[in-house]
Amino acid sequence: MSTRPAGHKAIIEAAREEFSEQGYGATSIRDIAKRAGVSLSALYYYYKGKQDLLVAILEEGLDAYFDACGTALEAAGGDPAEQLEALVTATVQFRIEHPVKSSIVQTEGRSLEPEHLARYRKNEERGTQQFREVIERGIADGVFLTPHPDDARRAVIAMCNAIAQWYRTDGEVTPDELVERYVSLALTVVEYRPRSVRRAARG
Amino acid sequence: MSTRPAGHKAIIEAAREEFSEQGYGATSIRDIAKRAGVSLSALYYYYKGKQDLLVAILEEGLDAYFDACGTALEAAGGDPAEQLEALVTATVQFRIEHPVKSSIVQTEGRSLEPEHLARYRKNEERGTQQFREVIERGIADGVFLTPHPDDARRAVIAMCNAIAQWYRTDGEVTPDELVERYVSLALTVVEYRPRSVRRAARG
DNA sequence: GTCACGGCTTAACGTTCGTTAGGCAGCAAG
DNA sequence: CTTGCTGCCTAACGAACGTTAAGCCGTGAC
Repeated sequence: MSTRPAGHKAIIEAAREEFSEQGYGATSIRDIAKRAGVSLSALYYYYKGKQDLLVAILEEGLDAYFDACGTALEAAGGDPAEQLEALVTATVQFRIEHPVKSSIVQTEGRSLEPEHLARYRKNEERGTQQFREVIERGIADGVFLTPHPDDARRAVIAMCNAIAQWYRTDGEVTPDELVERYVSLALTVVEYRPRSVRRAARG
Repeated sequence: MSTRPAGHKAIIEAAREEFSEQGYGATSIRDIAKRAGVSLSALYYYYKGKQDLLVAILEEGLDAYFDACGTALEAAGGDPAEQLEALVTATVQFRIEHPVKSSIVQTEGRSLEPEHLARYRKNEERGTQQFREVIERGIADGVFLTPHPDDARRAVIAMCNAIAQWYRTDGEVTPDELVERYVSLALTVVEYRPRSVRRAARG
């Protein structure tokens, strides 16, 4: 229980990659087993079945992301702009570092059977809720001027999430640069105007 | 040939909806046939097989979107801001009016077999190219001030595309309102500063 | 009247699917 | 030395899959 057997990790990672590349429905457990280098019934030693494996992967994916967000939020100050910066930074970094986890969480929720779907969607909602609260507080504080907080929130989340689909580590832009750009973009989208500058002629 | 038989349309629409809801891999042609109200082999009268049906749906989806973009661009003036407005308007409207087509085009490209995939990805690229050209020209003209046109482009496209996944016609916001908000958001993202206002103290 | 053709149908094909039954090697404890 | 558990394995099950073969039923042409 302390140290996980090698086969277990191989199975989850193989499943993640197959689900991510082909989708849950198009992936057979034989594909997964072959990729993991085990027999197809090794899978049933760790999970009740294919669906159970998907549930575990989705749950872990969401948890890992929320952990990253939580850590970032704690490290940030109470200022809404700083908190939005923390959330965007955590999200961009997570999409860069875990594109496979990210893409599964983003696309394979629909593959859940009804009994798991409701709970998952509710859990997923915590992600948007984090952004919603920060943006609302920024508006209440008068530092975010956007007249449409819901659209701004969806725009910020959508642009961050999309990173998982196009970013390649061998590209030109470094993760740190990308984080900086997206933080800047997000603050632009919510129309951030710092208090200290608001009295000056131009922002 | 002039007027299509009812069965054909029923089959494409049923396939679109099934592919959109469950994904290509998880959809059986028996599901499609049942939804269309025909037998499963009626499908083979119009298409060579399941993959051929997907190809037709994806191709039509892209074409319909590009047609909408082309029409909008022609109606717009030569000003980059007007052209970006036209592209965003066309995209938002298309995502609202055709969420099923949109979601398939966005997610089921990966279900294409290698022989069709390359051509499709190339065709898909025309969409981003349209935005790229308009934004680059706005920068050249000095009216879009964003220092990172690629990130701005991806942000605009991502936020528009996401609409297909959350917008419901029975919601509070009307399509026209949404178009207006997203045009405004897009111009914010590219940091649009009209010439006539640039000389004034504030934007 | 029959002929051809478009628009389907039912029935079956071999394959692959998710899942299960049962067994076997290694190791640690008694 | 055996007992029991962990971590797999091979073999097989029935169900569902994509695809095909063969045929039927209208309608319009001759």
